Amino acid sequence: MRGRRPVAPATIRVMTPDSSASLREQVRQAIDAARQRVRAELPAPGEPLDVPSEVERPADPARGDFATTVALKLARPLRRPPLEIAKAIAAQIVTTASDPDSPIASVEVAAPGFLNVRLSDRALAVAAVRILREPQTWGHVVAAHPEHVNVEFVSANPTGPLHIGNARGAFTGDLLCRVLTAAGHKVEREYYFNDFGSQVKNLGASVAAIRCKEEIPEDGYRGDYVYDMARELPASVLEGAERSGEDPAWAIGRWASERVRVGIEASLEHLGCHFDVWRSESTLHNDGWVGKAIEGLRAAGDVYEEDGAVIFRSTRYGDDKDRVILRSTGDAAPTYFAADIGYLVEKFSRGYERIIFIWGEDHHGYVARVKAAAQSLGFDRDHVQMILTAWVRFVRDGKEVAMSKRSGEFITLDELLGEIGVDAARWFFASRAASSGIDFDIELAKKQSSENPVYYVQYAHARIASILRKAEEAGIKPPAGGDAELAGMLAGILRGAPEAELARQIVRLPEVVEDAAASEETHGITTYATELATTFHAFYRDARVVDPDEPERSAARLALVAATKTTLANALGLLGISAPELM
RNA sequence: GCGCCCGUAGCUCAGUGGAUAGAGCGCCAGGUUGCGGACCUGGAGGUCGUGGGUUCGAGUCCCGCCGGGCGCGCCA
Repeated sequence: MRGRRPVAPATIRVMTPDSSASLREQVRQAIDAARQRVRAELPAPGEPLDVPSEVERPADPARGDFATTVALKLARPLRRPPLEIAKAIAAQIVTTASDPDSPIASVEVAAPGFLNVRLSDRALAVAAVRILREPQTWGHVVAAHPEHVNVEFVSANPTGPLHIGNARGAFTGDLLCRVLTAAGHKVEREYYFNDFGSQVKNLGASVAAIRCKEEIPEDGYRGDYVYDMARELPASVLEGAERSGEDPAWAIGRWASERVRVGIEASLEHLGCHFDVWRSESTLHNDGWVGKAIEGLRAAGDVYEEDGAVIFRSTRYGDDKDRVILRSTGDAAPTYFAADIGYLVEKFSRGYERIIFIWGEDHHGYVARVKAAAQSLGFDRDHVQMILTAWVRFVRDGKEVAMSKRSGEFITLDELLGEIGVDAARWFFASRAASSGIDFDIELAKKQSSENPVYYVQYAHARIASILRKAEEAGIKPPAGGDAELAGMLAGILRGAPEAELARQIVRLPEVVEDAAASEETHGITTYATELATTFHAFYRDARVVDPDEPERSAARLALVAATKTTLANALGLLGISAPELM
């Protein structure tokens, strides 16, 4: 389609203010439009021009609000000096000089071919007004391609309470869901648990043994919670188990594991991790999904038998060995992997466009086979995605904390959060890439808690809340009037350096959300929140908000500070962290 | 042995092929008769594990090596 002639209207209204797009996106579109217009004068000799107009924040803010390297990247295909290309594009960018509605105040060309763009005060003011008018949705963006996404995480077996090893998966999954939602996707959070395997029976046998004052089996469970359950086991469960004729360990195990599951759900809710769907392995078998999946693989011609086992030819789709799905033992029981394939079919039947798993990195060997199954079944393997979280070494006083559910030697998630607090823990995990292995020193986390950056950010929020209270006492009210009037007042104070810097910082939130969703990482949000808090604290030092001698300027600054408060609160909200009015 | 992840400031970690590699903590030196000092300003501290390569440009991409983690079950 390279022959298509670009339609170049005499004037392009680049700022038909699309409030759902970040300012960065508006600038990107303006640069795209300018590129369209220079195409005629700079024909491409041959190579395709699939160079996207990437717009970023320059490392040095003195260079401007945004920068692009498109001219550098176009130099090769156009066979022109990058500086020449940059000048041509710059000449075509619509600025406020030619169109007052443009968000761009000026464009500068810098060697060897950078384009530096400066926003107009009016664009900043308009964005600030939007924050004040629609605080709840500030930071939310509209996805270019909205998707219905399923995210499955934690999925620890209900044989014991969550321990600190489950923390990373819980927070990583929850944070991803929050970010994807803010980025315009429809997200469902799911927990998968095994109510089927022999461990459930082992749990039941352990409870029964304690109840009957017998020795706990070798492969049983012996944490405090097991003793609690033995004490609280209702007689009706025991009697029902005996009546049914099956091994009472099963019935007791089902009772115990459901009880544990309820406790897990409560712990997760306490962490701010809510799940929409709880799916058990037995429903996959009972509702025929596992059988359906195996049929599907068979229909694709990807199944064979060997030594009495039924095997999926996953090597056909890039796995390094084929995988057994039905065991060679007499009952031909499906493997755990077979259940997972059934689960995949069941999930796709619910209409998701993307299925995400949050796994510990020890499961990375599993990625290839699940994707292979998806492909064999006719799904797009790229619609199945695994996010692997690296190992967390929990350390206390320099010594690694070992954990084992069976021995009962572990620190529960509830205990950890009791020590350091949900907000501090959330910040800790949110500020690190999922793929990086981290040390979590519990004593250090407690000791440093008052100097943790999360409190720095929360403090900025509380400080603003205090200013707003003070302003009310002093009788200073936010500016009245319509949007245009308010924008005009705000644009007026942006001539001041502290105000301009603060305004430039708050309008970044939608970009930060876009980046977090695209990279599926949240540390950009913690970094941003810290920077915004720093900028605010500097503003606080330099610009007095509540000043009865300057009522108009006070009112305008009040509006700016209120927008900052919303931005801080929403950034923290994306991380599931509270934004206190008082500390 | 094969595969995946990681190696950046004293510590914990960012860095989507671009401009002088950053932040927090810790350390050193300063700052408030005013809206919350849980704050602010400045400073010291780096052969980006290592050796090649690709590129106008490499912490970032490719290959080798060193070091650390994890995985390589008809377990779950």
